[in-house]
Amino acid sequence: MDEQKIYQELRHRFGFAKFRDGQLATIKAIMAGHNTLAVLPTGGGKSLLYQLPGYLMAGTVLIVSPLISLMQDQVDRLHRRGEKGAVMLTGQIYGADRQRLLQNLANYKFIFASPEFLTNKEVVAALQQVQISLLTIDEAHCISQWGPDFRPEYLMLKQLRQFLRYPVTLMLTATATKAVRCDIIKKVGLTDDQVVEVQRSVNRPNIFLAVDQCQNGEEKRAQLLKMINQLGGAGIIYFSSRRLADEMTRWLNTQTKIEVATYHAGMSSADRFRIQQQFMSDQVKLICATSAFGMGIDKENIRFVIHYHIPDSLENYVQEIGRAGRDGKQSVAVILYTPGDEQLPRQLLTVDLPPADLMQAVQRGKVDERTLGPDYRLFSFYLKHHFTPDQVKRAFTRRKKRRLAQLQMMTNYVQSSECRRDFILRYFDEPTITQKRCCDHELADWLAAGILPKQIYASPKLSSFDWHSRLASLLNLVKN
DNA sequence: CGGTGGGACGATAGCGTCCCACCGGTGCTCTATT
Repeated sequence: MDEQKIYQELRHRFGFAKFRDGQLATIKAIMAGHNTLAVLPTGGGKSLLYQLPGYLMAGTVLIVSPLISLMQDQVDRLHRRGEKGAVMLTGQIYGADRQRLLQNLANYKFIFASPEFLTNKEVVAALQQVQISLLTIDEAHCISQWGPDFRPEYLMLKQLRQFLRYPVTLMLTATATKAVRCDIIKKVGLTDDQVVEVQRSVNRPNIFLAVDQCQNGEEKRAQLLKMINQLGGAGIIYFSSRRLADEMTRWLNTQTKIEVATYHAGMSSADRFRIQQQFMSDQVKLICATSAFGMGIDKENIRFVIHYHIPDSLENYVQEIGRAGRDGKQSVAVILYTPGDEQLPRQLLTVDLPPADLMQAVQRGKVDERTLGPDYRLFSFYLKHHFTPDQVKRAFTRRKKRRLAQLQMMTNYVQSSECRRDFILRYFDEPTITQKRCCDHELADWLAAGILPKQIYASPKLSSFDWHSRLASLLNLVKN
């Protein structure tokens, strides 16, 4: 494909003169007919990667997306740009409407759907009548992260590709280790030599990394309060429990003048939508959230992400802090850590297997699926897809081991005395770097570089370094 | 692991205390009934 033609499309259709890092390489690979795995840092204009080739190719782009809200957002954006050929297929469309839509799929340029919806036979039959020029898997790390024990339909994408006669496939994510990249490729039914990988560093130089050791919950609260008062600007605080997210929202609203709101999956989708809108428009400055908050949050000026609890892996951590500083300005990622904090995520990642006799009954089709709880339905899925109870048991033992190892890495990160950035880069198989304003272990470098004000440099309290206030000063300096 | 809610108990009517079991996070679709 002529590079001229790609640039022409970029100018005319999208109004840009230049590509961002990694975009051109990805688009050229797709246009050359290669399956492509693009690991590009957050906020890098990922929708362009399937939209532009979509316009250059005859046929339809099918985009697999994990959340209805993400699909809605993408479709709205396309509509606003005047693209009428964008539609989403979800379980919210019933009966006659669904029939009409499925019969007219070929008229659409961009079709968005969840992996669950794409296991429906009627839907697949309708899609088989459409020329799919490009299959795009957005947030492709979900295959590896959610597929095995949360949303198993992610594991059926391999079969979907087969049903659609192996369309060129684009897998998009912001964060993936070598192991996760391999896992994604394998679960989509490809091999490494069938995929072109375009990868840019996960490093976000403008995000300062720190861990704050706290003795107990009380100290944590105090530090949190101090920190958000000093940092200012918009921020996210992550918790591992809904209850605590609610509680801290209430507490912070009494302790500060900052507008604080909660976000977690226990809230109605209307409330979640409203809170997200208010955050985007700066009516709410601070969100106390569980891991439900984040995907699709494209807010430029998030100044800090604080973790009140550690996440269960460095992958998730990097995803979550990556929401800060999209505008390129100096931002902060801090973990408040009390030894023993890793126990909560440890407990959360155990999945209870159903008793052997129940599994066998399910396998023989003697149990009504609806009577099984949501947890047991997962196993029912596996058994229906010709796994024996024994295989399921082994698979989940392996899975647990792997997740425990990931959590151990996360724990090592907070306890480590080496450069935080280097730690992350090494985890993602990237060469380590030296940079200024890096992490809490390298404050001396900031001082040497003369970035911090003299009175702080001369402070007699330097040994018991209160980096919070110094950081606040630094951020002011950077702003000016 | 750590916090919490419910139930039992004691001793005497309105409530405190203790113990133990249990729970904790992420989302889609379909279906039947009101």
